[in-house]
Amino acid sequence: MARRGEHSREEIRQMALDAAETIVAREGYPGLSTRKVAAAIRYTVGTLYLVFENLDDLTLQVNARTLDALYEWLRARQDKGNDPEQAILALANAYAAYAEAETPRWSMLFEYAVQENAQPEWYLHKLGRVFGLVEAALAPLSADALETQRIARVLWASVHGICLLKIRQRLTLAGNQDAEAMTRMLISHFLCGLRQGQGQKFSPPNPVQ
Amino acid sequence: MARRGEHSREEIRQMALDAAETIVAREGYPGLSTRKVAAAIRYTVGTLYLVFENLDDLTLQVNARTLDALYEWLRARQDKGNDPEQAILALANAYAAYAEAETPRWSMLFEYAVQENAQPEWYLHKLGRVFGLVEAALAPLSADALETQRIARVLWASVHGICLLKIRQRLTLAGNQDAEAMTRMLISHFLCGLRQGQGQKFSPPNPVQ
DNA sequence: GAGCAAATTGAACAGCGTTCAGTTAGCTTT
DNA sequence: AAAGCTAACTGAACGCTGTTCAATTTGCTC
Repeated sequence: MARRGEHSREEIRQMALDAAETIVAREGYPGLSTRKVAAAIRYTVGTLYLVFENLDDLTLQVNARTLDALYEWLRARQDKGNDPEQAILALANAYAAYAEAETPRWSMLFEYAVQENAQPEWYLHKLGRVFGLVEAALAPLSADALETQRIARVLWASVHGICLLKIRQRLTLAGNQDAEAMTRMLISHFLCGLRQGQGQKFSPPNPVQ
Repeated sequence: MARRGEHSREEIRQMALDAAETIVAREGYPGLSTRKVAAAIRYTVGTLYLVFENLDDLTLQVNARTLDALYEWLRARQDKGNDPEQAILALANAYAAYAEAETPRWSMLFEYAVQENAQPEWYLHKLGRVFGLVEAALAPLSADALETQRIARVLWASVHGICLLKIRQRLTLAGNQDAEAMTRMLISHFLCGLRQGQGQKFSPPNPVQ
């Protein structure tokens, strides 16, 4: 038993988050449990509930850390050149590389949180910060900030979809078709349409059927 | 207790799958449990294990049903016209509509199965059948069948990413930005690049950095 | 040294997946 | 009809889970 007052609440919090990250890295999100975290930091479950609301809360905090790490990872790999396509491609490849390097943490961002409870404001802010990088890279291609945001979301959702496919296939089939080539195809094709269709606005929508 | 011989193994199997679908529709994948399924069909857990290997197996069977339902759903909404872009757009919208209409079932396709165990052959076949619809719609745009397959995967991964974003936002923020417009943007932009870049091949890859 | 309050514990509860010895029910054989 | 057999079915048990909270321990103050 840890001696009383040996660690501050904040210290316990950080220790628990560290331990949770280790467990997730080793066993994935399903392997995360309060008892394991408690044992890892040499406290008991009861103590965890003084520091976190519940396991969902702890999970959210781990995800928040992941978002911070992802943000820094992407920032460190930004292409500062003048070509927007290169910049976006670099960002997409960095994103895919993070998913590859930190698969369990990255997966947990999406495996959790599908509940009906809205994420708190501060969490959405961290998310927005990541999206902001994409918007910044896309900004040179569009004057309208709102349009840039929409485009960024479409493009990033697509990049994310490709990453998902990549990770899934790495787990199931060994036939690892090149995700980087897929991303490159997506972005070059997508930007082609973007450059051509400056006049063609997508808001308000132009119904198809 | 159900009387012995009242239902054949296959009948029990179907009853269990029906019950599981109902539970998932009501409570989502996390709400699915062997005990609930057993109670719903008025048998006990032990019987379930005579019919299914374990809960993972049952889950896979439910997903297989969902894939079949999705395939039929998409087929029923195919655009038989001559314009490939229209056909793909119709398919994408149908996919998004299914995700919307059957969110828990659809989500379960991806929430499960991230394990390291490969999906069985027959399951991958059902998956391939769905992908085949996309490839068929794209076929007029490319002579090379392999290239068509690659393009279909990129495009569909992207459509899926947008669907994910849509469903997530429906669950978190009420600010439901139009997913249909996003899909339309993706497809029209993507196909622009496809039409232009016939000469530009993506295999073998042309490294970027 | 007594008393207090905060920190920490761990047993308890309900639920989970999974197993398997034991019971039951229908059919066959005598 | 009775006995025996076998497949169907049960449900208690095991070890795990998240969560709660009365009870205990600890360091500090008076």
